Amino acid sequence: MPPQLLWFRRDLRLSDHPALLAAIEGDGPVLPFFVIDPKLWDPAGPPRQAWLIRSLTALAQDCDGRLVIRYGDPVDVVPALAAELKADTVFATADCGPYGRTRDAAVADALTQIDVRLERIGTPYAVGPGTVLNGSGDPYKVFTPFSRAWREHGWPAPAASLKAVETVRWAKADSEKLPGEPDLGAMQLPPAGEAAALERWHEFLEDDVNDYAERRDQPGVDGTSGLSVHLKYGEVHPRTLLAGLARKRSGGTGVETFRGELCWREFYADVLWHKPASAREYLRSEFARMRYEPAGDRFEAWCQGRTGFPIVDAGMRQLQAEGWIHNRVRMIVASFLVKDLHVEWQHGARWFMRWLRDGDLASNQHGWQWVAGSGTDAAPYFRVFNPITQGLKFDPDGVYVRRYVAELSDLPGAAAHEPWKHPDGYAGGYPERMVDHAAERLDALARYQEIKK
DNA sequence: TTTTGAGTTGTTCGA
DNA sequence: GTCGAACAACTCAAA
Repeated sequence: MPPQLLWFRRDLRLSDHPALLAAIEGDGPVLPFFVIDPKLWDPAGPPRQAWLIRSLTALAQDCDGRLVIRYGDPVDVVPALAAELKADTVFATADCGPYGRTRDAAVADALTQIDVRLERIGTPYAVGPGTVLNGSGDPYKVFTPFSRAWREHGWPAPAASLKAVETVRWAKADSEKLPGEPDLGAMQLPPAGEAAALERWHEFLEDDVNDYAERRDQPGVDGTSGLSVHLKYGEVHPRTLLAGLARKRSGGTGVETFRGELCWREFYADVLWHKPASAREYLRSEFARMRYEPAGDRFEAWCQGRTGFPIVDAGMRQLQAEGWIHNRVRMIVASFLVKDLHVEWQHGARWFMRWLRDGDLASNQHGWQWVAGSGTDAAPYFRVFNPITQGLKFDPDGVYVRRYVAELSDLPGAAAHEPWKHPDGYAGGYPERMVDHAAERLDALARYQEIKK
């Protein structure tokens, strides 16, 4: 009996997995496989490469060691594997990103040549991108109306428990070895894989969601869910999370706030679905006409956390230390690059994608476009983050800054945000501010004026 | 078709 | 220190 092929991509779990359930329904055993595709592997930085290896290692164990690894262009590799095993169907969760859609169309074509079907079942989202439309049948371009329609549309219950699929008969085939882990230096990553994702989720749902609304915006506090990276690799599906939230009786505003964050993830995936080019180009095309500065030495100083603005430098150093930045600080550092240094958002977005372990194309690119003012719900032109007041407001005791900027570790309390006001502010060798924020803010506003119609 | 209300996350200035 | 107003004009969603 030939096996049913199950092609894992960004759905590295066994529970709540409709494509897996569909594969089980066939008569044969299930052969799980993953293709290391150089087009995705090469541009990923060390954190994402390491995470993928660890997550695949965990998945392989959950598949009784039968996960098959192959290398190369899926257009060649997948048909070759299907032919090798005489399979007639390849099951997969649909990929909604620009590259994935194009790749899957090409793979489906190649499979058709040898009489094999590619069955795309389910998506990485509670509501598939392209599903929520406004009264005119067009996609939403503003978050709030989208979120109302998204909630009204609703989503299915989780597909099946892990327990229900423990009886899967896994097929066997030759596998190549996983790549070696890249050098992470001192970087520590949280545990990867489905079991770790579910453990983190249950802990968050039990304890942390109650204070989520108040604590999520303070970078010095451990108040976020930490689930973004698990969602990125599909170690847990948002359906599972939404069902858990719905069962929570006394979650207060935290439940609602967290549901809103999941909705943002779906909204940006929807925007990217309708406008794949927005992964690279300005969603509002007039922004391409704005005056920008080349990404030279100043961009390099931003990347390495040497701008002289404490919370900006703390964020950029956290990125390389942990492969992650707190969401509030992502906005602050992004605003600084675009509006104080006048560098195009794409440069920052690329650096983020290289170093973020949770780097998700839709959320990352559209978060950047939002800050730049060129995206959906564009920030009003006058909304320029002040890195100093943001630091004082959201990290009032300077805990976050001192944690990541060693040169400021001896400054007490809020003084860490304003070393220029402290007699020993530069005793640790911290760099001077590279720009005058007030002047750059006015410059940014002037540049916006120039592209107005 | 026209109209109306609303739009994640801010900052600064002056009273 | 605290507070409210001003900061423009535009696009979008829905009635």
